[in-house]
Amino acid sequence: MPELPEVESLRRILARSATGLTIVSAKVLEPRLRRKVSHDFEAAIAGRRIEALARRAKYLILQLAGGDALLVHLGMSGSLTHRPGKAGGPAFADHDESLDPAHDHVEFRLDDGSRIVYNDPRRFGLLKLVPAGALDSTVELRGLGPEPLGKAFSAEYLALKARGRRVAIKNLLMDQRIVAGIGNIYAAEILFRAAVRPTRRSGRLSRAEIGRIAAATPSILREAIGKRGTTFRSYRDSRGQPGGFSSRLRVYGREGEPCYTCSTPIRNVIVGQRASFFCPQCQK
DNA sequence: AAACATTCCTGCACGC
DNA sequence: TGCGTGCAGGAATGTT
Repeated sequence: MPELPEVESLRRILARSATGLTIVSAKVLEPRLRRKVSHDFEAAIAGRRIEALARRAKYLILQLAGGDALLVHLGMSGSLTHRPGKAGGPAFADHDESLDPAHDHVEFRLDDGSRIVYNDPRRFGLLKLVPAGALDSTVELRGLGPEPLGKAFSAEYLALKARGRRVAIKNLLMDQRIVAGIGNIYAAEILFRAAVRPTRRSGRLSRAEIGRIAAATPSILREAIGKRGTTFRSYRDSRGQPGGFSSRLRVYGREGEPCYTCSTPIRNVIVGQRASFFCPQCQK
């Protein structure tokens, strides 16, 4: 569940369920993620209280007592689930249907008997403890563009970044240095709403087209957050619930199916090695 | 069984 | 020639 709306949904859920709880202990079952989880991770995490939940781009940030932050990225296939403790039974009684022991890589036991589990079949994700004050300068977050839901992301900004660029607009939107948090699904949906083909060269777009893209971006993302993100296949949020935005997708994954607006079959072309869905009638 | 929601790295082409 | 930048391509990996 990796793009911005999914991470933001996760942040909101965890903010309600986990803020104020203390991580009694952490257990790393499989350290080989995108980068190896450091060997002192367990000791460094133990005893920390979760003060707040934040997000930057597709990164979830657990603000810990003392100012350090736990940076979490879900990669392609990661999930973070908060599982209640079993009343009356051992906290780790494993009859939970949602349990996936083969890919549960890190477990955090909390002081109310619940636990937060990081699961990631493809192990492209990341868990990293960042010292207080070093968050903005850490390699993962340094160099990220503005948040698409913030004031800094505007038509003027996008026009500035698109000027003279030959890259396809879809690749520009997915470039985390330009704007943070947009991936393949939402780039496709944003461009459909903006009526611009994903293959268009960024520098060739009119001011009106740039304006529509800049307007569609927060609009699509907010709508997806409201639906708790998009669920593909077996993906679930931190309470095990599927996201509700899948049924709202206008083009993503709909190759050959009729456009909801004009009935023209949706097409799929490869742009920058990624599937790119669009309506050839509605998007120019 | 080909496709895949992620990031990161390499190497080529081009311009100054 | 040398350097920086833009861009394409591929790798990492397991599931469906």
